[in-house]
Amino acid sequence: MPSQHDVAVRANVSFMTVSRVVNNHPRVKKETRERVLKAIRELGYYPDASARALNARKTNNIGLIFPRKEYVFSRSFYVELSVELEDQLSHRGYHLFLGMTKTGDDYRDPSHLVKERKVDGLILVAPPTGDPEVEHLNREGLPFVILHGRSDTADCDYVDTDNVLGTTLILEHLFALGHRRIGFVSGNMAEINAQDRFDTYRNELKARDIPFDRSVVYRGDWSIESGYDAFCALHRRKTDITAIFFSNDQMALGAIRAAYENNVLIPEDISISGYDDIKYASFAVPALTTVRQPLDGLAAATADLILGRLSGNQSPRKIVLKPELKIRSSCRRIR
Amino acid sequence: MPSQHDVAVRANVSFMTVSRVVNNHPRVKKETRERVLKAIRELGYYPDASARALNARKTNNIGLIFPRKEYVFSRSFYVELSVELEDQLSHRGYHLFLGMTKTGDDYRDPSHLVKERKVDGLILVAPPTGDPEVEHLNREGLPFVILHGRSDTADCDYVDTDNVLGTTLILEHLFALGHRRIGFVSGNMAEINAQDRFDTYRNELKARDIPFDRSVVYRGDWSIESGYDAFCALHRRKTDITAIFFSNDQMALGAIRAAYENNVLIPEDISISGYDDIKYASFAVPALTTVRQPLDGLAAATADLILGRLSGNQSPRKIVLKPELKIRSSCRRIR
DNA sequence: CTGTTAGCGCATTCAG
DNA sequence: CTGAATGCGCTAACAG
Repeated sequence: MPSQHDVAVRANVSFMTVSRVVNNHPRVKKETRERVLKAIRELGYYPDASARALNARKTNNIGLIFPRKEYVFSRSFYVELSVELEDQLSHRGYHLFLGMTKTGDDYRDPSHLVKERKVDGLILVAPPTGDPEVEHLNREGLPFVILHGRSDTADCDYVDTDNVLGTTLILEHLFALGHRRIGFVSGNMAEINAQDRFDTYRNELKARDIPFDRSVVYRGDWSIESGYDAFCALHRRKTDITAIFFSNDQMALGAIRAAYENNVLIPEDISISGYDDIKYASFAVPALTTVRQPLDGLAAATADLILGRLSGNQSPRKIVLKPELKIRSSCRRIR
Repeated sequence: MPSQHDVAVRANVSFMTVSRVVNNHPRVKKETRERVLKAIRELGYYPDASARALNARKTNNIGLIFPRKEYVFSRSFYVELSVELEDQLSHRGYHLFLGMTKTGDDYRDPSHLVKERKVDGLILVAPPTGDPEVEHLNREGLPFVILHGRSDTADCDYVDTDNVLGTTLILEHLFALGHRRIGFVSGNMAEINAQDRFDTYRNELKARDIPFDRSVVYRGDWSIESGYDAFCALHRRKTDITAIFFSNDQMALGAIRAAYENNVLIPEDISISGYDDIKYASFAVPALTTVRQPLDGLAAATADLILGRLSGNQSPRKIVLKPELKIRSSCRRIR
């Protein structure tokens, strides 16, 4: 691989001039520039990212960190989000580094990535509440942004959608359709998003003087399987619920399968709702009534925050976007 | 951020000794090592990846390249594969770099990543046939592996599953159930996997003296939408097909939706099959009969090949794994 | 407008 | 077993 030195020799200039040309420095005679450019082309020269990074103390890489290996499986919402993020960041000259923290003995601390300067900063996707890693990063002043979540202990940048509003939107829709007894299936309660949705559920019941009933609640973990299990469990319990709120689409999809196996019709016998509006939600049978989170907005805001952080912004910024209700056919008016 | 120099001062040794300790060099007196380790801990020292990379001319990063932005959306199979890959590579000390080549004027050439030494090598996921990029990489001798595909022009490493076998497995199953008139929905025909499946379809028909009928074939692009469109189109054409082979699960899922809207029952009125066995396939209603590709095996082989390449292997290796038929309920015996 | 000097943090080579 | 010198490829700061 040719270096600036090789180019310099070929173009009969010093390697410093080459460096200037490469970096579009204005003070280079046009004719010299052309000559250098020609040599660069002929040699197939490319600047060495490591050398640049070493010198500039900046890699132009951002780490995208998922909390568990299985996580990406469970929530295709995050796949769509990652693609959007890659798009945003690449337009601004950054590359995306993929990281998964594993659970158990295989646990990998993402802060290493920035301490070793593999990346300039981190995007933490939905970290568990009270994640020591978050506080660690915050304490050390390392640049990071939480995407889909926040920290109650550390004061840091985060981007999220309004879970209270989203959950309320769904529940109001259900109430408007005449439902009073509504089951609830949570996501992984280690995450604040799951907690928020649950809390909102309780509050909305209370606001309508509907007693909270633990037996119509099921703790899921966002996965299709847990949605399936949730439906089966709630069905076995023979409660009188007429609708179930699932904390994400995947679980609602699992429930559709479970309903089929249990010979219950959706929405004739029971209404169900999802959350996220993943791509597949509108193709399900029945199409899922759900809440859409603004992917583009989330990605753009996240890119903004992390890059702002890297360029020295100190004061934490919190961005909360509005979700939107998508009414389709998995919920119907109660008879 | 402290450097080896800072650690050296604190531990009263030269920075060279620090380097040795960091790299587990055996020839360091135990006592000295402890002292250095202590200083490292106290200072919170971490080796600088850029400096290391510059020196070693090796980044320990691998680029994972997807052909189009929309691609990951369309095939959740690749998400599952990516997670597996990250797992494999991280165990061997490598990090994964995410790259998407865009189409149109926003096209980004992935070879830049290795020329600029951001990564040591590339994993190309399902590149289009005759991709100039592949030949380019091959010509320049840059380390790369094709995952799910191959090159007819360039002689290079690739990992794939046996598309001929996979397609045959499905078709034999369909024939055994009595189907003779079988529709075909292709993936994106720019990709060799899509072509192989189509070719196999034609060959299997020919082997049974069933005439090939263009009107029961639809060109899809792997997406849910195209599966939906495919079903509608084939249905409108009023052919006498009793089964449809979809080149992946996503499209079959779209077809289930389309069938529902057109009041046709699966599998009572028509049998359909998928391909890939994505997570959701077994939860669909009806559960999809499909072909399972060995994710772990693909990921392990890919990791093997690219790392082998990096450590100097010259002769191209081609690995083709066997798929497995998953019989569920979307195909039934013809009356 | 162009070249020289120096140093980013680390590891290889060679001395002691 | 440890240290000193040297260079990886690049750029900022300072000459000329």
